[in-house]
Amino acid sequence: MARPREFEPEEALQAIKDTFWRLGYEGASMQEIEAATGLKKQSLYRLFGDKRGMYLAAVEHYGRHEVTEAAAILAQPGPARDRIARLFGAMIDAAVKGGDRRGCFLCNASIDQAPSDEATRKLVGYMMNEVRGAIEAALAVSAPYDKDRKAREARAAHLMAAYFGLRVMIRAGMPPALLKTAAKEAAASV
Amino acid sequence: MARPREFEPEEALQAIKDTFWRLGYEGASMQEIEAATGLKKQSLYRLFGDKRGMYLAAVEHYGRHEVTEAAAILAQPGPARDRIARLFGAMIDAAVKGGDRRGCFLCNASIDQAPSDEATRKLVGYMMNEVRGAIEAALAVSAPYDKDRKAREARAAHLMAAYFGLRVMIRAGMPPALLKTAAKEAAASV
DNA sequence: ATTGTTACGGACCGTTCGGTCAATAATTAG
DNA sequence: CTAATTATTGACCGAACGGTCCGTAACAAT
Repeated sequence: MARPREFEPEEALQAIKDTFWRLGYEGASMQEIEAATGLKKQSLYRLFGDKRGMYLAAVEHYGRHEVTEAAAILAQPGPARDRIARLFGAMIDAAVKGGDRRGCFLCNASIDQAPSDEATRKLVGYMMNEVRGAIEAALAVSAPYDKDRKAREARAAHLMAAYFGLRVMIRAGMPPALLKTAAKEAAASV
Repeated sequence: MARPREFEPEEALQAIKDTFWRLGYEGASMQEIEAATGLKKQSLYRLFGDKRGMYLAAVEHYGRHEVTEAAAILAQPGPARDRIARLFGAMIDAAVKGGDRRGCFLCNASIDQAPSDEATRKLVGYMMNEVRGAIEAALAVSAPYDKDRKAREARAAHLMAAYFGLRVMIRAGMPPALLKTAAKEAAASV
């Protein structure tokens, strides 16, 4: 029983996520966030408490959407190598064809907030493990990974590193040819 | 003919680099830099112009020292696989035994400054290529990479991604076991 | 229609930011 | 010794920061 809000919290959160993703925690001023969401500070503060609350909510949103989407790609049918190739291929396409050079929000958060903020570190750690699990599951559909747990875990850890590294290189502005080469080699090594 | 400075610019720059490395560009306030160097603002501004000048000088310093050191590890005698293993091993040791969770300054700079600052982007791009070149050179000492340029370049690009990714994971606070597994697998795949 | 509650909008707050100024100290060239 | 030059220091600056307050508007319950 009160005045209803005039915006959709989910849309606002999406805009907040995009802003932090592009600019980082400190780089995203409240002014930017107001502009991105079309909302006034007060509405944002009432909904999220403070700036850090917005950031953590943004990271969670990333987990619910982007991470989930990556896991979905890995869960599509086909042998392990194809699944990994699709994951890396989608990433490269988004960067090269789509011009998306934002990188991986988890990596960005790891670098600019994880060292100083425990909540971020925990959240990011949890989500990175989700990625790892999804990669392991994709590997597990093909030999020799289906029967060799050690090999599967090791390969997944390695691929996870290559995946994150590539996304850093994407944000760094590395040339498409190099990105494609690295992605192909990652998939071919499975 | 004038009053001589009372500090060593190289030492100051090292302290500045460490500060930016730990805290990032925006996270490192001038106050923090003053404390780290033991110098007053004015001395720093006279030497570097402005904060961005300090940052770029810090990135260059990283190139002259840390990147060069990594290249030196890769240039030590032995077959390609051993060279790569030493590179990854040194990184993991520093993180796990040495407690150095700062990650790779090039990666950090890629994420927090490269997208918005062209000078940083160019500098980081140049240095990342140095890393790539050093990895290629290390691969080139062993078969099949010695005679297969394509394979060498592809493998180097992939290993570079894995290397950077691992350093992001180090900064993210991932557990030592996972880091070690990923590093071993990276070296074993050569 | 009145009351209680929540949302909105914008003025406002203290703090911290990067950066500058001006006074003083230390040196060298002549 | 004097003049010229540079280094050091701490006070100082306007702007932007994250965050809050408060008057007004819009709803639900009674």
